[in-house]
Amino acid sequence: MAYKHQEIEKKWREYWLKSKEYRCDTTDFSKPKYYVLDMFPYPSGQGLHVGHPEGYTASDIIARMKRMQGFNVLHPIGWDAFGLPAEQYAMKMNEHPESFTMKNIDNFRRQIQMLGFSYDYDREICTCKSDYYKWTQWIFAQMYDKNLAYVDYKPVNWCPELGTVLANEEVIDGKSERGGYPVIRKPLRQWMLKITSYADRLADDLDGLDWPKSTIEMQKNWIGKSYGTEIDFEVADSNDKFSVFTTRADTLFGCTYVCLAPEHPLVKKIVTKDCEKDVNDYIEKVSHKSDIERTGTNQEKTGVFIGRYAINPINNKKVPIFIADYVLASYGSGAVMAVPAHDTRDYQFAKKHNLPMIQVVEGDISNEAYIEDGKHINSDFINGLNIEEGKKAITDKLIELGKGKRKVNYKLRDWLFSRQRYWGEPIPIINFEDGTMTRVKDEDLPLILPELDEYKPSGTGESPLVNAVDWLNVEVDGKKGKRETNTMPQWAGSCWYYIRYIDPFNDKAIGDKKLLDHWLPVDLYIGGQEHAVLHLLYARFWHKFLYDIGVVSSKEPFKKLFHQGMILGENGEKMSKSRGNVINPDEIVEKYGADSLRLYEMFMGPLEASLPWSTSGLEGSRRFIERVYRLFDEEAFINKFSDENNHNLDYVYNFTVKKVTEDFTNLQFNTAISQMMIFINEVYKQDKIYRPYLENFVKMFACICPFVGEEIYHKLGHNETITYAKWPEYDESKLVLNKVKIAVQVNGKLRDTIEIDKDLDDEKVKELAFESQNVKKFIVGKNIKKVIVVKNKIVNIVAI
RNA sequence: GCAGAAGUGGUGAAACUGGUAUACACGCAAGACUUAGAAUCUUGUGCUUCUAGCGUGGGGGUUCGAUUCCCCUCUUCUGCACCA
Repeated sequence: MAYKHQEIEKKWREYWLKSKEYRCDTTDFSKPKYYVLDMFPYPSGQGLHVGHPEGYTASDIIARMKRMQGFNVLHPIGWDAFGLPAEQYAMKMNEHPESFTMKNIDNFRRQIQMLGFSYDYDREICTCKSDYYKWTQWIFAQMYDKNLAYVDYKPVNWCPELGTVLANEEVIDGKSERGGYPVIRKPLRQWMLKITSYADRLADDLDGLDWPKSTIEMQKNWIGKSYGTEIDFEVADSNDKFSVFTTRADTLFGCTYVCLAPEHPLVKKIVTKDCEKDVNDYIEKVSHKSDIERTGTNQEKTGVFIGRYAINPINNKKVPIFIADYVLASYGSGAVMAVPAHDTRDYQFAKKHNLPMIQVVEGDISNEAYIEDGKHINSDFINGLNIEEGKKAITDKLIELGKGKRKVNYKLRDWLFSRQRYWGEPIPIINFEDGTMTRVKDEDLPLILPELDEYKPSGTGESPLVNAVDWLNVEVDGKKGKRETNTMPQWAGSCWYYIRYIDPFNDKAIGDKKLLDHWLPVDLYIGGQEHAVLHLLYARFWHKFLYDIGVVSSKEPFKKLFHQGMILGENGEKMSKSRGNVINPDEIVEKYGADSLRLYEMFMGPLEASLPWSTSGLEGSRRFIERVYRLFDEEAFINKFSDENNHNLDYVYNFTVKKVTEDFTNLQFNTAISQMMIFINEVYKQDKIYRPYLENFVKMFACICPFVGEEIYHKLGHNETITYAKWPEYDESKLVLNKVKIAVQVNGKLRDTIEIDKDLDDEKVKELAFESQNVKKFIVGKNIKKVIVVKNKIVNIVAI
């Protein structure tokens, strides 16, 4: 009977769900734990695309292997269900975002179950359900209590199209991360989370993580920790002073002007009458510039003199004060000391405004600023020192003078946490009429998101929740107030969902402390790189906060992280509807089977690589499944099965077990699969096949292709499922061969291969090598200068 | 510009700490089976001017020996981007 994937997959899918095969008892501490997690999906209207199963299959293989290796495996799934797209779609279709989201979730669940992932479906969580977001709100309330959540009125990233503000992390090149709509600066009342309080821990703790280098690098860049010096400058003929931040204190003798951000509070105070108009015009002009105009690379360096001078504390020289928009108000102290000779931006500005330049490090400054290391000149007591020595000497001197100190600065800003949208967790805050506020009490959580007739954002910067009048007006202890109408951003729910899986029905706490301590951190986390700074940074921040308040005992949430690559269209371009190269997993499963899809996606290439889809490649994978299946399905093969080992397969079997175990562990599925293919190719050549070898092969194979694996396992006479079968072990002694083939080279070029006894004496190997006819041909008439023998590998004859 | 990753057959890709480059698969070709096709099986398949030479983006270096290590350079992807 041929391989009928639809029949087989239907049968086992239903069986596994009914028997709750993959349920995990998190209270069972008798076995070692393994927590393998996928980034939970946002249940969009389109359903799964073929990219989803790539990461999910990888984690599923690991979960299945770990179960067979005797671990108690927690492998959960859930839904990141709040968010803009559902709200936008619902608005368009005049549907409630919740009903739309629930429909999508049902579809996602169907597809995920179709693909045979071994999730514990009893632990499913959904961020938009009140029993979940109760705790999201609780965490926020805890942050509020600890002064880590506060209201701010600064200009924020406002996206008119989306009708909401966005976090810095959500703005890319002046456009919204979702949708790509323009973003402008607009002052609005906003909730902020003080992620900057955690900046140094977020930066430093990255070093202990088993994460992709690039992601660690991206987070480090985003946090942007830099060590430098804060230097005080006095404004000449006044009592005013300001400080600048620099990482190049060594160049202080080369400072020829200073520059304040146009928004710097001192500017309006100290500007002279003569310059006032120019300065005000400039500030006005800058305020109309969009972020992209202002921060775009290689913008012309504009700015104006404000008529005043500052005193360089190291030599008491007077230098002019400018304002320029290349100085950012939001970084450091919003002021810089300008050293045109050794800073690219200052160089451009100085050239444009004909400002003097003082070279203080040896090097060529004729065409551009010299920023490399070198000996200092024109710098009094640090002449002759290099950059590092100079920095130290100058900073020490400034400290001695009381004019400066060492300072660490971060690029990271506080997290803008409120959104003026409906479909999110309500922020559990009550604003009283007297201007004070309080947070909703623990016993009143969850604060339920009210039903509305109209979900549209008002466009004024207010959330649609202002329309929920009954919900909005409250009285607490006789004080009248209104509820906060802003909601939390999409990222809130995903900041801690991995914790909730451990104890999802606990209504007393986020989770039982004993269970959380046992199961955290997540051992392996697989998901796309698009979350390298957003979700993964936010989640680390919340985790550290939960650590501080004693909820969790691990400092980091995700021990090992892996990013699966993207699956591109058959033409090598990104899959998209407009390009018409989208592959629909439903169709693939229908036609080729879930096992074929899983196997193919794992065999395509390295998990982290972005690779083009190939339908003939998929067909090849299906062919391999058929080839395996046939062994257990056709009489001719089954008759070859033997319970007596003729040892023909000893080497290839043991090598396969070793390689597959190692490669699975390292998430190198493509090479594991090729080794399985080699094994099956060998099996096909045999007259007798040792049955236990096949049986163990099936266990490994079933991790990738669980449906057909289970089917075969039962054909082999087992009544229990393969899920908890014992993972095969290999016999190291069988991997040692008596004979080895070694290469014989002359002058580094391959001339022959000879078979020798393993570990044969070097002298004997040499003799054998010289006997080779082909070798003789190439050394005749030459002097043998040297013969190199690498045991069991190679002989190289150097002949001139 | 800065940071990270990567360039290997017609295609996706292998190659452990420097030791037979192209495993495994796709594709292609020939053959077997078949009335024929499909499927399956077998064999072959880096390139060339083919007893040999050349080949891992390009150029140099170290070495008996380099896809692997070092220097220079080009290209692609990804992220950040006036962060002082």
